[in-house]
Amino acid sequence: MKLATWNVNSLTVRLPQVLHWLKANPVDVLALQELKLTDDKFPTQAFAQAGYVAQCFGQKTYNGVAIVSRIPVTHVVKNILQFADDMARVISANCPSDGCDGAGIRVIGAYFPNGQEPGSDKFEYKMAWLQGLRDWLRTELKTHPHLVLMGDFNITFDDVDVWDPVGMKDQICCTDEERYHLQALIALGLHDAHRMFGQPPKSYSWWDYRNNGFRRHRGMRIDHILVSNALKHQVTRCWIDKTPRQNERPSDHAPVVVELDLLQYSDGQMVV
DNA sequence: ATGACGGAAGTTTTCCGA
Repeated sequence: MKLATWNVNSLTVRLPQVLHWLKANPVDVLALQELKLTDDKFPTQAFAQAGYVAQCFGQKTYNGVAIVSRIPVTHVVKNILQFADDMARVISANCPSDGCDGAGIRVIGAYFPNGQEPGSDKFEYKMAWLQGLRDWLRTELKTHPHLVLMGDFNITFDDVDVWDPVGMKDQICCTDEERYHLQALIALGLHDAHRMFGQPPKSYSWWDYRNNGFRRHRGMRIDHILVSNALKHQVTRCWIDKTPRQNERPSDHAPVVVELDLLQYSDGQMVV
């Protein structure tokens, strides 16, 4: 089973690229962020022709997330329970790995707040949102031990994830406060799939449009796929696909992909 | 250089992203 996450920075603009990418990379589940469209504008038909169904949690102009899958998902939840938020940032669903009934995995696709600048109102919102996410995830992990949290986290784990850690020190996505919250998510029993494997140097998932950031390898790794304890030993591969960043009119983010071997046993239980 | 590049709203300029 393959799952991927991609911040597309406007699905309206990027739809042809997403469909092209899915054809070359027929993943089972794709979490999309920054759709920048309302549910009624979601291109359901185009995805259906590509063999995918979608659950959309859209919003006008900003944010907006979706889960696109080959097999329909169930038990869809939008945003963080018990955290009041007027922005469309999170969508969760049960994703079967095949057509069988029963066990699958819980997938959460998320677009974390940017935060703009430490000390700003938006940064305070980001901190409150991260706390709300963690409180909710603690119980979600008990209900759904086989869980994947993926999306645009807008947080780097450490300086390896940053092209210029000196210049970016204490800047947004790189502050100790944000990284503390990210580690607190890890402490709930999640694992960064990317770091389970040897990765190329300068493995980034986002590059600034300005100053030829991509061509000069000036980026950050802020898009992540975290897997729960019960799925840890099923992760067989994880990679960042930089090829769409070389398209004309690309998103500033690249897709991140994870491969799970779900025909294995985990903690004595069949995962499927 | 409170900038650049790109998207959205919507009309000429501003907000936002990271």
